[in-house]
Amino acid sequence: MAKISLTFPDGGKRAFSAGTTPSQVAADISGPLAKKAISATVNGQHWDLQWPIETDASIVINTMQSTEPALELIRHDFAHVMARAVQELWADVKVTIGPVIANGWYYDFDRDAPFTPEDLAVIEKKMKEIINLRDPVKTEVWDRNVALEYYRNREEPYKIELIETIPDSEPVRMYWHGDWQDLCRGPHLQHTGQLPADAFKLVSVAGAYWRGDSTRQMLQRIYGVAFRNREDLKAHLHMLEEAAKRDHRKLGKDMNLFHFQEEAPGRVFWHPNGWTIYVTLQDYMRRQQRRGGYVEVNTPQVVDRKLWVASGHWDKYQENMFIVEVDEEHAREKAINALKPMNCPCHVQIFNRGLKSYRDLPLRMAEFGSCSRYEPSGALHGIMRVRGFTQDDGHIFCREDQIESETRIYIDFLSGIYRDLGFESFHVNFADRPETRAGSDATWDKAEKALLSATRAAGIEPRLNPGEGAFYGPKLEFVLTDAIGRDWQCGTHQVDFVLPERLNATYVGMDGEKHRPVMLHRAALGSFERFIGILIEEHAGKLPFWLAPRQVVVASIVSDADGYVHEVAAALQTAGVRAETDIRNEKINYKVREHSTGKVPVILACGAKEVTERTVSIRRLGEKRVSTVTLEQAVVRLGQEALPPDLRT
RNA sequence: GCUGCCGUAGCUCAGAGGUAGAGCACUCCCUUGGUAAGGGAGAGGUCGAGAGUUCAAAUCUCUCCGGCAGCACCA
Repeated sequence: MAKISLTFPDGGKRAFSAGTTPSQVAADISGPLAKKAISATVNGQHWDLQWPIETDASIVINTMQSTEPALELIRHDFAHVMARAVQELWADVKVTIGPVIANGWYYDFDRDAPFTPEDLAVIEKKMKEIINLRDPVKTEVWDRNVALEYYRNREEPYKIELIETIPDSEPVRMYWHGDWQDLCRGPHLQHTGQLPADAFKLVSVAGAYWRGDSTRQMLQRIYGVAFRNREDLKAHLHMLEEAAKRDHRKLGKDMNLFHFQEEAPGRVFWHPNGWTIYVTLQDYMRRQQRRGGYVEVNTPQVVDRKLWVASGHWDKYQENMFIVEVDEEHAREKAINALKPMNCPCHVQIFNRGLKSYRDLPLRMAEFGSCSRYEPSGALHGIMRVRGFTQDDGHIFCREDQIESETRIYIDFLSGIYRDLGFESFHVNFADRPETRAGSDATWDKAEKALLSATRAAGIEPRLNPGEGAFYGPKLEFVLTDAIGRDWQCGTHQVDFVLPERLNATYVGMDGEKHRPVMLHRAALGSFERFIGILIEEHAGKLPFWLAPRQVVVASIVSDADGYVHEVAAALQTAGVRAETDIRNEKINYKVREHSTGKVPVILACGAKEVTERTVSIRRLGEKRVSTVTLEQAVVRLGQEALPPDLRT
């Protein structure tokens, strides 16, 4: 019999017969290990204990202590156990797929009536029973036709479709959890008893399209979360509660920042507090753009369809545009206009006015461009996804050989902004050529190379997002990670060869001939609405002092201090601080509580002592400590803190 | 847009065929209190909109509108 050599993590090598399974290897090492084993890692691949090893390989036997493999197996086996539970409870339910996702798994079922929350409880109970059975897991590779025949007999059309998509080079593998059988790539645990019965929870049920295709059958998806132990599950559920607490929609209400109403779905009514944040951020961005060599422009909200036809957007996005027509009875002439869904074509119109020379390039043009897009109702989400929004939009018209340097300059520009706004780290995705695209391969080669080397020159290694570029050019996506680990794509930087062509933008080159400029589309924040939503959630409403809509409340402790309170507030206002007074007939405890829940960063309390000594007692949000300083000190210090980061000395 | 759930006072929610409820917020009165809720009184509602069933609808049915979760979408 042929021999193979297996290398263990400690470097030791041993000979085994070809076809030995990790299960046998584990048993060979020690009995307890064989019992504890959940899977193996063979040559870096996650391997089922039952799969034979046919060649020389490195091998690691995994147990529940092996974090990554354990989580993957647990979640995957939970998916199977859940599907088994569902089919045992309701025999007519058809199974589809059940992959592992972040924190858990889901399984899609075809069933006439949707699952109810009560059903979830019943399923959970059934799953625990199955776990207690400690049913063995078994696997076999089946002949493709046998598998197809099996599922035809069982009337499982989705499984048949799945088998048909498995490439001929791959085996058709079956798994059993007890008597329950499922088509699956594996690997899996040894028996259902290895699942931690107290570390999972079925969390929600929702509709989902078969194969993610909105033209196909809608299935019922059940989501579950699972961890290695109860503590991890509890920590996860706690994190979800924390995330819900910092939801910008809730804080937007609590802090009186904005509201929505039926008459304008997906459009923000900014209240004074929210608008203060918005304007402060916009002022900051305007200063950055000036410093970055941009000229600021403004273009029309309502633009004739002709321009969108010329730019190509009408063809592709007509259904998502707000069409503006004048009431026919009153219209003198008939024109079909659209609210602008983007600013780029308008910026080209400005570029096209007056003959441009190569000396004018690169031309950096910026606009706080208000756009309207008819987003599907189900896509709307607070101020994060709206139908009316304002981009910190910009377009750089340049020569092809300037793409790289402009990209480099832009990455520095954006890094500084993210740093100022409190996001120390971000990562960059590089989206390269999609299958259907405009422009020659040679041009794409050059553009992709320019983006890549500019990003690397900035000391960033981008993550590849293959084939996800726009049809008109490759792009960089800048992704922030927030305080609780969620990723948000904000900034973008895209090369565009197409629009200058379609809208006939030209410049006169050194040779006296007309040339086509390249356009770089870029935004740092993305949109003010979305970015403010991210800021609110990042800081759980406790915005940095310079961005906080209400910075200081000067509160009286006794009514004899009312006059002094006004004097303090006025001095702060003169120093550029957003200060307000609270001389209501309430106890200081009450005022402190109210302004703390209102996320006001600084409360200055004034009683008889402060009036006499001309001091204030400072209490900062989240701190119990109170310190007393002179009025002059407070004004200087808070005045300095109120300055945006780029204006501080 | 699709599947499911939800819409009652400014906010958070209870009420599930028989005259609309609570807490907080709001107004007034008492209280001048030293760092996260002092006490009392009062006011506040076409129960998302429309239609239907019924002697009677916040409650049951249908249609719209809006929101939430997920899916699909995101120039």
